[in-house]
Amino acid sequence: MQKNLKIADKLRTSGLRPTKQRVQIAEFLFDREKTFHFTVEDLDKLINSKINGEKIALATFYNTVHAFTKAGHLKEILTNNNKHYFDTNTNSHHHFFDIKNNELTDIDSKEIKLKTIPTPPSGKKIKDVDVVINIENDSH
Amino acid sequence: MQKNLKIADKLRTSGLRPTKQRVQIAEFLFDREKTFHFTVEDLDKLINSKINGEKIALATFYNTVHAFTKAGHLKEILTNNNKHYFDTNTNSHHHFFDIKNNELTDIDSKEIKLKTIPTPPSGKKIKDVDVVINIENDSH
DNA sequence: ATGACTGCAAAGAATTTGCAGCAGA
DNA sequence: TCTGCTGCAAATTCTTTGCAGTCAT
Repeated sequence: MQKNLKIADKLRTSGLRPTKQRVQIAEFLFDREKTFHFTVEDLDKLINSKINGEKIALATFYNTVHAFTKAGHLKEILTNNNKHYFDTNTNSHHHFFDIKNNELTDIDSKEIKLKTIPTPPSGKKIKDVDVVINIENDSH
Repeated sequence: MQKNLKIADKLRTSGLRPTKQRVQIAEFLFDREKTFHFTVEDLDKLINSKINGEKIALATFYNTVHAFTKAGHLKEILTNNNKHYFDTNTNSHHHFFDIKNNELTDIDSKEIKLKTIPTPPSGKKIKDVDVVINIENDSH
């Protein structure tokens, strides 16, 4: 199976053992066109609902998602929603966050540019910049 | 007491009854020069440690902080830290976030300007824009 | 064989909820 | 008086942890 081999290699290259669960999760996450925003809870529901055999444990999703994030395959998104959202698009880009539905939408990095970037406190350097545009329904 | 009256008025104007607890919390939060970043837990510790009489219940801090936020006296800050941070500076401004220490620093709104602001999905309007510049120690 | 990984359950942390009693207006 | 607010404790939600057993290498 070519696909699995490719994913297995991707994992191995990042120092992650391609276990059954990780391959399954990686396939689900990375084998898609559009970027995908999710919480660990989402993943759990989405993946386990299509598995007939043995379900993957919730803790494994947490482990795996964190391992993928550390390896640079996922990016964590900030919201003021007190939940960990992840994004399969690790390129620099930003988000709309719909406050009502807790829904994230990508904004292409080309669409937002900072006119000036402030200098960080001394001894610190900028790691990255997150822009979140909170949106709500256009009505009172 | 002039100060309390002023605070009481501020609360009343926002449709909040100036109860003993709310006035006490509002005084602590708003009667200061610099902006102040905090979690509810911080508030609880800071305020209750200087009260000799009856302590304010934790749930009351949550209620009050949310009420203040809804009334526009506080602003919630984004982090990926699974905690709700609040800010007494409700003007448009942004933050450095020190990943290592979970430390927030204000950035004056003058220092950051977006060159372009993308149009939100139809039916939605922009509520506000949060920029977080993640910083880390400058070592190489 | 040997570490690393998984599953499970339990613990932990942060926040919310329900409701009786209290207190501003 | 009449609601809205507070305090308390219990409940919820999300995430992490500990450990025995399993699996990739």
